[in-house]
Amino acid sequence: MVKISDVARHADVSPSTVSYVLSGKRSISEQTRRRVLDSIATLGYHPHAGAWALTSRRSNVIALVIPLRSGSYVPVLMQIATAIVTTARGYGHDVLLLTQDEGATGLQRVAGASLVDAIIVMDVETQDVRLPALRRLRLPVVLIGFPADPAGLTCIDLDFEAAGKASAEHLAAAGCRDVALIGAPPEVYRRGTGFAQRTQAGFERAAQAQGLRPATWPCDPAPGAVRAMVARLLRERPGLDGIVVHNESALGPLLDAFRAAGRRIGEDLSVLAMCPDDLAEQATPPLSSIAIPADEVGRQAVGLLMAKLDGQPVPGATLLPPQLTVRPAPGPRSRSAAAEHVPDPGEQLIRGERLGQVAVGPGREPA
Amino acid sequence: MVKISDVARHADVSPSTVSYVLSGKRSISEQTRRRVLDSIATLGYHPHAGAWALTSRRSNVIALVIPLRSGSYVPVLMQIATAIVTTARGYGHDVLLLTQDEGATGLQRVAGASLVDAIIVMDVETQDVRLPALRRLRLPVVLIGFPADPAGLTCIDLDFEAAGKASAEHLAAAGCRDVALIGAPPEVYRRGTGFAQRTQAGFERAAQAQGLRPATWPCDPAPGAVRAMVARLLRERPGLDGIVVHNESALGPLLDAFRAAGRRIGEDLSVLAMCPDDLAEQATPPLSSIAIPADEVGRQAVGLLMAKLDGQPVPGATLLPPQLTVRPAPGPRSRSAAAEHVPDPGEQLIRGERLGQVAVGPGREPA
DNA sequence: ATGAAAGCGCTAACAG
DNA sequence: CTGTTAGCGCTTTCAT
Repeated sequence: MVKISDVARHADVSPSTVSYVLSGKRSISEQTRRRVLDSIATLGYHPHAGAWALTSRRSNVIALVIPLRSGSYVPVLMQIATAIVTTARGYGHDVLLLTQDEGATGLQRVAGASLVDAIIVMDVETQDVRLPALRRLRLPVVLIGFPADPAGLTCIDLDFEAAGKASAEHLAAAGCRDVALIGAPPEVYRRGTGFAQRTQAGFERAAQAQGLRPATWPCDPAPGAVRAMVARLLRERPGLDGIVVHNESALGPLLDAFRAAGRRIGEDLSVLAMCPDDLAEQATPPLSSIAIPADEVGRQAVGLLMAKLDGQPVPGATLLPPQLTVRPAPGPRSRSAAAEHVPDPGEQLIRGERLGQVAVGPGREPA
Repeated sequence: MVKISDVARHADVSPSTVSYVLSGKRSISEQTRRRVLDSIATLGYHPHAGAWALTSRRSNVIALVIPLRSGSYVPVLMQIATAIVTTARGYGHDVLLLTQDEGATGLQRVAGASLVDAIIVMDVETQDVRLPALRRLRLPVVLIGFPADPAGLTCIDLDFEAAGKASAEHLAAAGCRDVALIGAPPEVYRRGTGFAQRTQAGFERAAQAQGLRPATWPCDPAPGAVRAMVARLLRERPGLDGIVVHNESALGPLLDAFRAAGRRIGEDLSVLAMCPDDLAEQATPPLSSIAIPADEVGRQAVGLLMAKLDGQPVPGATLLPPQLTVRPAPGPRSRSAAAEHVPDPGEQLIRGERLGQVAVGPGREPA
């Protein structure tokens, strides 16, 4: 293993000079700078992470806690995680992966050992058992998702309530009267994962304000269960003319089931999906959708964390505005109908563009 | 931050005694042992990871490199990653997450900095650019997937060739004559991700040996593309009576497309899926399948790594045997047909049980 | 069975 | 502008 003293000897300077060349914390003659940098390159020197952490009291590692059995769609989780790793690397940090089942103890462990400088927790639940521990930790923490009481914590997520509201208004503008939100599996609602309930609240409130008749139906994604649910739904609400699907895994089976029940998607039944854009684009027919801005969530979570590490103040809550993309069905009838529709200013509809964001903290620039 | 000298003072012993209590590297009187352990608990002491790594020359962290745009189905990747983290924790190690785009440089970096003790690389490609760097590293490395030339490397994966073979033999036993392997998107074959080609080789060889007429069709999972592909496939092979689907995302759309083309799944057309069990179970109708043993891959990858860290010899190649689960369609015709089928001994069919594994190294037990 | 002390690789005062 | 030196928290000889 090549160490700083090796570099120093090779460049014929003292170890501290090498250190200062690397940190830039004092001025070095261009001459020696070059010599040192050359030696570093030829020897392939990397500062020992442990030694560095010991002296500088910073590990340059952040922890990322990922959920195990989550209500969230796995590809979105993965996309957020990837964005977090990529962004963190841009700030010179690595990412340590922890699973939810390590619980509060695991957080204490990595924090107590100074293994990590800060923590991001994905998929916090309304009454998360880790909340007290998270509040007690003296490390910067950012939560993706909102607990029931976010006081004293820094949280970020899509504004699901606004997304629910935008969904209802979209269906209303499309002329629907009798609408349903088809959501996550029942256990997700039971477990109290906040995003499901917040979507529901936003959707039902806005639907009622628009004079619509809303309902929320949890949905198990197994095709059999989907068919059964659709049958019951149509029995109870034969006049159903619009749905919002907030359940990626169930999307395909749902469309099939409604079609099997004689509903023509985009004609008898307006469908708005809350899902990644590629899923909505590839659906048959392509569906209007509200995307989960996974990359943005990851990027901003890291940005908030870095700001906190720098001691900068950050907002307690960051809600990313929903982004609704209208995808008119290709058929002649619906296409013209969509083209004729003039968006109401209060409607929060956008086509491809992004709405400005809410409450973003200062945030250091990535390296 | 509470350190070892704090514990020592609190327990009225020397720091070295505390260290020895923790490491168990010399005998301690039961008396002081208790006192020290008590002090540790009441003070909430955790050894400083950096300091520990500095002295012991071990970070107790392993790196996990995950693919970004991979041919693999994301939930399976996630399941492997989760199994790796859980297993590594059992051995007292944490997991540092790296993305594929860090490339060889990233590996050099974490290895050179002694940030990690060992590395697992997921989804290696046939001609992976990182292979030379991986060979040069003096850290233990385990690859999930097989490059074209695995010499000098430790690799583990499902035995895709055996899986292809078992698939062909399953279709033959079901009475098929004209069969196709419907695989990953074309770019995966082009990029040379080994598992796709190995499945193809095993499938086509075995099919021919069984007197079947095989073909392999890459498949883009977008429903439109799937329908187009199925149309072409049926035009070219109107007598098609059996398929193997090795493309999780395309599975639903494929079944729909074949049904739309008038084929009755499990009657006119035998379908075998290579996918997680839950997907095959929830399909309509439930499909016989070969599962990717994601948990087992993760567990054994870590086992191999830990054995190498201990200096134990490990096999260069570990191929996990495919596990075929037969799921008779619920209809009376197919159910009885399946029940009548007596498995041929050479057929590699199993129902629920697991085949013994191949070439597994010694492997230390988890803590 | 326990302590004292050296040293792991690095940074940051202190000294020029 | 550069070198010397004292720790950072821990493990591990060497003593006893």
